[in-house]
Amino acid sequence: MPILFAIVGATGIGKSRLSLDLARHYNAEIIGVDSRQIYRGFAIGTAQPSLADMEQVKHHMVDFLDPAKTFSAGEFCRSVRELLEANPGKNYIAVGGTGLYLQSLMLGLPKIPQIEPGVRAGLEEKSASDGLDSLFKMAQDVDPEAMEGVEPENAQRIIRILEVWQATGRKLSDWQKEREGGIGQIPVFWLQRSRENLYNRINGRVDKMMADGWLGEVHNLAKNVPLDAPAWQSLGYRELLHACTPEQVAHVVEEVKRKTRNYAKRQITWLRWQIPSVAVDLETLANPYEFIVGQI
RNA sequence: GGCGACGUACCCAAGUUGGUAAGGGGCGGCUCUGCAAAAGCCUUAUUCAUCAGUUCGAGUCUGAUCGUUGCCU
Repeated sequence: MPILFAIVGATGIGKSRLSLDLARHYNAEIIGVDSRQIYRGFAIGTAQPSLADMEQVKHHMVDFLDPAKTFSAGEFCRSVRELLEANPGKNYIAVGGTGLYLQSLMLGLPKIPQIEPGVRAGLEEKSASDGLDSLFKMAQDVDPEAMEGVEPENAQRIIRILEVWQATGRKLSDWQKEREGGIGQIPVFWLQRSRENLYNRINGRVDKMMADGWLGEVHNLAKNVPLDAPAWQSLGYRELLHACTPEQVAHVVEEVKRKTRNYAKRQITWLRWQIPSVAVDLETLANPYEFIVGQI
């Protein structure tokens, strides 16, 4: 079993420190399960592990991707599987907050072929001209099963359903019945804290990012990375780049704190229902590290 | 002390000629299968500073009280 276990939890909960200790204990390398820390150079604002940390313990799937490239759960799975196959003797620990990536890795993904972007572009055009409502009706005709519970406002999922249908001639719901390539369930430890403490940590961490020179990072990146690159979607980057006055910067900082809190809440909802895990309460547990070691 | 304005949910805020409390944010909950730091959904005032009055009916009218605020002496 090349991946020993996974450490998950909301952003800012304290995954990195703990997982570093665990990696040393098991002589393991870390696989980052985070859809934002992947981009090269987007370090401070996405809370990538520090250079010192990455020197101590080898990290994968962190700080490696061209910021102009898009990434997806599927590519994440493929890359991790390649890594595992190439290094059967090594120990790994998966660490991160992107639940979908971890779930896809364990359970596998439907083998839907890569769809060329033109299909989606066409659908988006149609949505703009005829209205999303017409796509909603189309999708319901084509694949009622996949449309279950999808609200008429949810463009992302409606378009995905139509895109798969148009490009492959098969329904998304059919594809989804055949998941492939999962590595199987591994033990998952879910790090938790009280909501109040978590939010305080998040607020504090954003302040620390600013103190660590996030603003400088943003402006440096802007010199080399095209502004339409996907990496700029990471929370706060674009907003910070466009903030000119100190007042605007302060406003963005508050907004980033809020949005990060909102994000953490969504992560918690996801983890609560989507991934079976062992809860690790960092506030009541005397020694979380020992606890996890004891469970393995 | 005099004159005036205002007082609606945790915050901002609409409320038309009195007819039975918009909207936004936040908080909380949820959905989730290749953009997931995404996308979307639900919830949040039996009550409008307080008390009394007019009225079939008052956040909307009247009076008093309390509070905030502006101008004047």
